[in-house]
Amino acid sequence: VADLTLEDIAQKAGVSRSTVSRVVNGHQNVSDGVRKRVLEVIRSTGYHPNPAARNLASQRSWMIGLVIPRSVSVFFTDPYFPHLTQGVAQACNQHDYTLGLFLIGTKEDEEKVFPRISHRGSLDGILLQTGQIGDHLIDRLINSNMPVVIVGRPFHADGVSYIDVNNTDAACNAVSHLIRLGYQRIAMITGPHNSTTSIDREEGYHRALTERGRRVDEALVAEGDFTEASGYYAMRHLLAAKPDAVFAASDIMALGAMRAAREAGLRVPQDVAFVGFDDLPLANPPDPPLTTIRQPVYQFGGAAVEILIDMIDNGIEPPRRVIMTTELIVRESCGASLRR
Amino acid sequence: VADLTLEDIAQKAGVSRSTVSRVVNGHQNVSDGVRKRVLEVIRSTGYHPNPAARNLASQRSWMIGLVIPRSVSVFFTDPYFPHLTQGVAQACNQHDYTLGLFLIGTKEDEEKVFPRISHRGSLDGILLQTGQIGDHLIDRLINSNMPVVIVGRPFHADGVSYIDVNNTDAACNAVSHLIRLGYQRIAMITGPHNSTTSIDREEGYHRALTERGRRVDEALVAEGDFTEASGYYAMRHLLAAKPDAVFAASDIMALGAMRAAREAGLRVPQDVAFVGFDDLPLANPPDPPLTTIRQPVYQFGGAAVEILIDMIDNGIEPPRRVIMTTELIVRESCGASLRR
DNA sequence: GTGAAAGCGCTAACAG
DNA sequence: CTGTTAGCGCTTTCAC
Repeated sequence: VADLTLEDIAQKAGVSRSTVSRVVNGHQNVSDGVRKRVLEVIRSTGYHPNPAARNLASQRSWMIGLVIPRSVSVFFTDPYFPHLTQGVAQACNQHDYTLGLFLIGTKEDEEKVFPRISHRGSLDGILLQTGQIGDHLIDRLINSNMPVVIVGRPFHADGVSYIDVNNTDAACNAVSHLIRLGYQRIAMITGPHNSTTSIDREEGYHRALTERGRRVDEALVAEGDFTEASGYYAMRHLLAAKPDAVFAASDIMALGAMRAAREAGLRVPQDVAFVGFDDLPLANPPDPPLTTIRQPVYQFGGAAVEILIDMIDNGIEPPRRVIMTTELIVRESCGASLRR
Repeated sequence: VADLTLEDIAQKAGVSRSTVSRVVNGHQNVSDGVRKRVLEVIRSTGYHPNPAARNLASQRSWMIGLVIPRSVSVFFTDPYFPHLTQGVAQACNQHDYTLGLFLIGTKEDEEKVFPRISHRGSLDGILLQTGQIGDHLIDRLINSNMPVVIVGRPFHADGVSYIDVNNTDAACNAVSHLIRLGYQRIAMITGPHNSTTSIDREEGYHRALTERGRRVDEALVAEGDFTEASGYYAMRHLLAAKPDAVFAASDIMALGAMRAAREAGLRVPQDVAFVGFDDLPLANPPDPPLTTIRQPVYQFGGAAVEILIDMIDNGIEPPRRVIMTTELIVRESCGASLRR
């Protein structure tokens, strides 16, 4: 089945290449009769334009890159990435873009991948999941004057478009909820301190406490890295400070922390309450169900793709910021039903 | 920063386009002096060849498509997909291929995506995750004479290359283990009956039982769909038949089943033992740790990519089959430590 | 409305 | 070893 070309279709339809091209691309200026005839030939022959040729001539690749750096182990277990990926994939489909996936685990990966993504001609635009201090991949990409949308607030936000939730408000909300329930020693398990996400959530924790005239006790703050194991160890560490409630910067860490609490003979939520962050469906649902902040990760994907396509179509111009909304989901782990 | 072309480099280096092309593509037949000079110009200018042009001229896209159909909900929660994806991504990186990700949730998605993947020129080859009866996407793809490698045994295996484990042997192994431990009423939670994976594992279950002269009791077999919830409900159903051990066709289903068992007041493994399948790291590790069959999902990715590249380079010819090895991992949930 | 013609930037024979 | 010469299949002015 030798592949057909525009030329072949043109011949069969008795028109010129240009006309077929117009029909294929849905341009105006084609009479209904001709359009119909051409369309029929295309349908009956099963013709599809050659993407490489189209890309070369139009200087567009119709491909969006999703770049996920530094995530080897987390990508495996955190439901965040599959959700984001799925959201992006779905949106790409809808807009007739192809999704290129670039997982960058090591510096070498980055060097290998960079030329392939930094260049217009292979990609029309880039979605970059990040939010790490000193993540100079962002700068490199911005300098390459590719349209780029960051998922998560970048540390240097000047001139870049990004999409995020208001992590500070959301975290503040979560902690305020615990305060309202009457907890006195509210601990926090943060993410890595070089992640903007974690920084913002920690700020929310501080704000909630100070707004109510409370003091932040550093003994009640422990750092994790968004893995279950890190939540577990952070909690073991926190146990000495005897928290009666814990706000974890992610659900997964909250689960690890709950495991540590139980191991220490504490009941959840009677002896220690938990609130997490994310509210993504987990492979095995926790018991008790987790009170948490819901963020629309799947929707991030769609929204990010739309911003990006807009930048691709209309030039980069002023950076866009989209802040999506979060929601406190009250379940058992915070003890709300017991305390009210 | 107007992008440079081969021509520009040729001029600056005082050679012809072809020579630069040869250098870029690492061909022989270039004198060391010239090569060095050209390389230097390329380095100093930061030149990168235009992929679209290269693709058009060479009739290669240097892109591999990973196609995952019918997986909307499972993709979210089952660690299988992130692992596979990561393995494929890593391998693509290594071999200088770009990875295109195509998630197909609905029939409409399929129609939209198909033209983009079935055509040489957008993709050099396809990796298709599947194994469903009547999955006619396989046939369509095979007919499009694209190089295709299936991940998982396809139902009609004639003429297609695929990579899989021996699910039958592995399942037989798992169940034999339970038999050796002395369990009398060994149940199975299967996957959907239209999945080859599940069919094979069920066959292994049957074989293990009949090999030991046991009869298969249909009351001890329940169907799930690889989700936690389905494991839970399957187990609730099985409880009536009072199994003393359960082999689940996936870890996630085993976890759901364990949840149901506990809810019914049964202890694991004292009252009912469990063996799963997969052994992929989970966001929140189960308690007790799961005895399971380990399959090298991450490695599937690498192996599949290598077969595919071989097919791309050397033509499709005879279909390849790669069967990777599995391993029984004995932990607590099967009660081995109690019974021995 | 439609066609002719000039590329898009690169690869790959083919000469020399 | 190197340069010349055709394309790859499509888009897009520019005439008519």
